[in-house]
Amino acid sequence: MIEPERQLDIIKRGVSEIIFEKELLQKLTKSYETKTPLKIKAGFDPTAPDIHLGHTVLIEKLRHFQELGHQVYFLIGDFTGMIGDPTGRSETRKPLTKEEVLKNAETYKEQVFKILDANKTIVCFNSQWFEAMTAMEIVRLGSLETVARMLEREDFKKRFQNQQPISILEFYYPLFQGYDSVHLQSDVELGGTDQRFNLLMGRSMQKAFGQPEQVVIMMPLLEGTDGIQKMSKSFGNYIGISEPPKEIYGKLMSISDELMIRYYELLSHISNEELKALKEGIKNGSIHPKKAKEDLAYEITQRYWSKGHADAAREEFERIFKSKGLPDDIPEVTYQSKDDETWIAQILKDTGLCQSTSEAIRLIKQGGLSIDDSKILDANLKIKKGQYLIKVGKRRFLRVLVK
RNA sequence: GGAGAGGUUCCCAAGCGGCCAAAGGGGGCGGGCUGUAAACCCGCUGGUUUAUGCCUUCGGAGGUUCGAAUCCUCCCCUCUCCA
Repeated sequence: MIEPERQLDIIKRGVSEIIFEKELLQKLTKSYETKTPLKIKAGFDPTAPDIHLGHTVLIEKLRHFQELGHQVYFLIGDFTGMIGDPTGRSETRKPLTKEEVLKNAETYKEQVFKILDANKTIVCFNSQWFEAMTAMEIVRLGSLETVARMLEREDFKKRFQNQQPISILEFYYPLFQGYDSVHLQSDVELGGTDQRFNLLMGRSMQKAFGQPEQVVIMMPLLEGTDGIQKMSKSFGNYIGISEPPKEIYGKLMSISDELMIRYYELLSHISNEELKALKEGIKNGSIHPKKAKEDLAYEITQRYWSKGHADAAREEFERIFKSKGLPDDIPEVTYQSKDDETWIAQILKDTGLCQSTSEAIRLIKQGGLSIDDSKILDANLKIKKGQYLIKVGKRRFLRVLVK
């Protein structure tokens, strides 16, 4: 184990806020002197089985702790997941069934262990202790906080002001999450900045139960590929770590230069010195932003797949977009036509390239369709039987055999 | 339980008897420009083999009317104030 101050330096990299740094240093020091690892808690919501780069910001930080010799508790909030955390946006979430939660949890683990060391991670489920609680114990949790305090939480406050519903059930969510810390006796809890309220609830719960309060470390929320909203499945601006290598690579290449720097800071394994040099280089023009972006896309792709996959992704990307070539695995379908000639819009709809024939018509009129490398502008076009290469927009390719 | 406000197309939000498939914005999609970048510009954004047609849509069910997102009745849901 390395000395506390140096540990702190590593831990501090990229974090948004620590409550409180002083306490953390004390805990690290004590841990160092007594050779007792700290208990690091991070809770995960099992509604989301697909981990995206936004989640990995936090998981990478857990990895840091793990590498420093501390004990990571990967808490799957299966019980709280069945309630449904209100965090998202305004809507009350649909509760999940136990089966769904467990299935999601499995998927979660598989993905997380691409980053964390499975042998050094304790995975736990909070249903384990909540289901053992009596009604009275649960009611008592409710006595530990007030409605006014709950309404301080940004999300609740907003919904309350906007005259949107808040169920009493939702008030219990932070209480439960806070109680998790009591049960685990965690020394540190990690979460996103949006989790501030829940994370702090862990402290007040521990205090109420006569325990030392956990240090709260908040990681920034990674912006999605649009560069504006946080990365999230519901906004469709995410890059999933289980996506095919070409997707990961391609999506990363489509982000803005500004966002690229942010991704470098939060996701790349390059050192702070290298990062600084990179920023300078882009500023003074000695490094082309596109080159930097390629390196980033390559690094991330390689991390979740392999060098070979990353090479292939880069090669194909160059081919399609620079040389206007074709991807090497264009899906093929056979289309069973009823007549000798088939209306093109019908084919686009039936093969799933467009949602409706109306959409297909619009698209053609706007010049978004090409067949066998030539642009089609006639929405009335009928095609005969045979094999065609259809390209819709810039990135949808399909080989169709019309029979 | 009482009084009031409100539920519109993916989201926000106008419309308050025909000119409404429904303004405007966001998002998305297509095109241009480029580094498939961002920003920016242009266009599209209910379905239907292409139609001054037909069908479905404005919380739900009925009703009034030649005609309803718009008026009436009942119901469901949300919020506010009072108890």
